[in-house]
Amino acid sequence: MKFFQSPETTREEILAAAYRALCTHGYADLTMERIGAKFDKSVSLVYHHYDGKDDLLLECLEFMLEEYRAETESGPPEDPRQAIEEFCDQLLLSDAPPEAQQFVHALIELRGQAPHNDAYRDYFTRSDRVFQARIERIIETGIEAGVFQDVDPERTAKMIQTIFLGGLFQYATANHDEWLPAFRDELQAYLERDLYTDG
Amino acid sequence: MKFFQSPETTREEILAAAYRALCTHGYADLTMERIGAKFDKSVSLVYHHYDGKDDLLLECLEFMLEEYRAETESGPPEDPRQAIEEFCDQLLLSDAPPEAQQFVHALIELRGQAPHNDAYRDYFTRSDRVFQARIERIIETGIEAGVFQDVDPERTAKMIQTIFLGGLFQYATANHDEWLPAFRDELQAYLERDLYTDG
DNA sequence: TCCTTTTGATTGAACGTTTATTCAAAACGG
DNA sequence: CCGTTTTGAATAAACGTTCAATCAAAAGGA
Repeated sequence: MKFFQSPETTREEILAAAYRALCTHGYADLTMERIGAKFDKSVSLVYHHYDGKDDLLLECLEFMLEEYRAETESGPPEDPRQAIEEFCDQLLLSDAPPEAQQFVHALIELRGQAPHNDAYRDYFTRSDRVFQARIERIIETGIEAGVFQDVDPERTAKMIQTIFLGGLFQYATANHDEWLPAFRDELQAYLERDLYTDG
Repeated sequence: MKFFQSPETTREEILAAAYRALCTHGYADLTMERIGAKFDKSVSLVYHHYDGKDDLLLECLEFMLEEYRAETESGPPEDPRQAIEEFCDQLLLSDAPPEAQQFVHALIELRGQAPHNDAYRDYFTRSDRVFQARIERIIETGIEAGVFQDVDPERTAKMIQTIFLGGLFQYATANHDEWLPAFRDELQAYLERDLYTDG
């Protein structure tokens, strides 16, 4: 992940280690020892910087969300249509590096903890809001520019996010061959039918 | 769950106990001890009937899927429109008993194991196929009866399933107030716009 | 029918492993 | 020399699983 390319403090090194261990082993098989193996300090040092395992992972997620927000919240997109397709492609690219796919898997696993874990549920509630806001802004800009139909931005953004999340979830948790391209087509068809002004 | 109302063998009693423990504690906090607490035999008996914890849970899921299949695979639905809305309502009912909601949570948690657990991934791949087939048949019947547009049943069924799964996932893993009714509206709007022949 | 043998169900205690976390002490930097 | 960083070893609890022993009922034999 671009976010962790150049950690500048020990705290960030630990976050990067947590991220890498998460991608490698997944959440279920993630141990402090494995996190420690991903950087060159000892395991117990983690406890000097973070309150514990869950705290560390949450801060790791928070860090990435903050980076994403800073990147995207700057201004309205220039080309709304391109922006929304970029948003979708971001996690859906079939030629994405394996690390990205593993991260998607890990994200799904993490989110799978949310039903019984308030901290995780709070986090994903917040992250949903960030993405919702991002999509809404793109849609609003697109409507103003006349390239999108005059839909309700909030509702449409919600729908896109739901479709998107459902796609990721299904993709990460089942073995459907050739599912990714089929899903991209489906998503594309939805956008063209229900959002774009021309075919 | 109706499936476990009248367990007839010890094996089924154990499945019922696993189901109840799953609903009560969620997957992450599910222990053999807690499963044992949900029926009147001892914990170690489970190992006489099943290979272990994961085996037990998988067999529990399998049992429920088989019941569902037997229930729905009998014949084509009489009223396709009603059938598809019943399908959607089945898990989405806001006035559903709390147990059903907890089961949805548990299902999401379980499915969250799939990215790194082949047995779970195989199971959910299979269960997706069952639901896919169910929706496809409803759509085919609806097209023949002229109450549905002439869509591609496979693609449309996939889309509905994706939207549905995304909805459940979001619902179970985030705190969005009033989300359920909003989602039902959204789903309804999708069906009316892209599937039903009249408004 | 009565005794013996076998089978399957059931239990409670124990084992061994894994894992997050703590802590006292060493190393380090200014 | 003092505060911070870092370490390795120790701790303590939790948990899945095993196993030898018991028990009831069925099967078998005479």
